Amino acid sequence: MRITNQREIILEELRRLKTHPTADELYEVVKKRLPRISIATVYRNLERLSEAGIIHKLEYGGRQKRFDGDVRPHSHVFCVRCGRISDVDTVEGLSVRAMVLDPKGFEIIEGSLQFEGICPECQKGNSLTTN
Amino acid sequence: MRITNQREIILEELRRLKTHPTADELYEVVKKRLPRISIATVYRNLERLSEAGIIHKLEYGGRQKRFDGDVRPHSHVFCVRCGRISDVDTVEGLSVRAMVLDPKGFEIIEGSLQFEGICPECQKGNSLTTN
DNA sequence: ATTGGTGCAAATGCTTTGCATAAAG
DNA sequence: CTTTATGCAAAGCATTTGCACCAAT
Repeated sequence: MRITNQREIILEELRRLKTHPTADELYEVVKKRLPRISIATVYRNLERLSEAGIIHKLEYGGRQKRFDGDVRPHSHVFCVRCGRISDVDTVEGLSVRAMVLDPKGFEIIEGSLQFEGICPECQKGNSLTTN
Repeated sequence: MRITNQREIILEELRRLKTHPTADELYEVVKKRLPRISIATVYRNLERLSEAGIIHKLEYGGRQKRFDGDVRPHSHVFCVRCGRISDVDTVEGLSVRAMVLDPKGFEIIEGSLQFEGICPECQKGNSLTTN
């Protein structure tokens, strides 16, 4: 994978943000450093980087995909009002995979815990401002 | 919520299918009984029924949402190749919610286990036929 | 009679793609 | 020099919406 300026900066900004941004949120941030970058480049790089396992693609909520520069195993909470995603700390050492009794013929790759909830902002009634 | 013919049949067919169909898959099935039904009606009803908690909207990976007529708590595996979803049996009595150490200010509504894997069909190399 | 639901077509919004040009190795 | 990536605009696809008509209560 060729190291381009765009690719480097996209990765750098994604790793810096702890907000699990959507492609267009990241595009807005990256544009400050590379004003002529295209949203297509952002999408293509996010795809490429997640295929390579360098970042993670988060596909909760059925709406916009979100991306995470932190690939260490950890759980997320998804806000059902605004779609925001946050990391959650959970009890350590749990082997989620070991909890499967019958995989119904599937070859299990991985298991994770996920949570749904209402984020601090939306609890304050700010959901519309960030939706 | 008014009981219309369309609504009844959509619910009936969703409950009958154990495949966690997408809106358009369900549309195809329902159309056999109601040839003049619109895809918009299917979408609107699936939305209404899931808001009411009568069915579940599954928003795992991939583009299309899937729906589940079985609202009892259970876990799913998601096929990373074709998007198929299957139920998985897991160890009983686990309180996923209790595993949260720090909810980061979120009001947690629910937690679940989810798995990713490769379904029996895709293991046989049939992924393209069902993607 | 009133309210909510439906069918149709058009619109929306996120994401992907074709293509000519530019940059990396 | 060859290959891969970029920018732009257009296309794609799932989903939603406006509106006139219809059906359930």
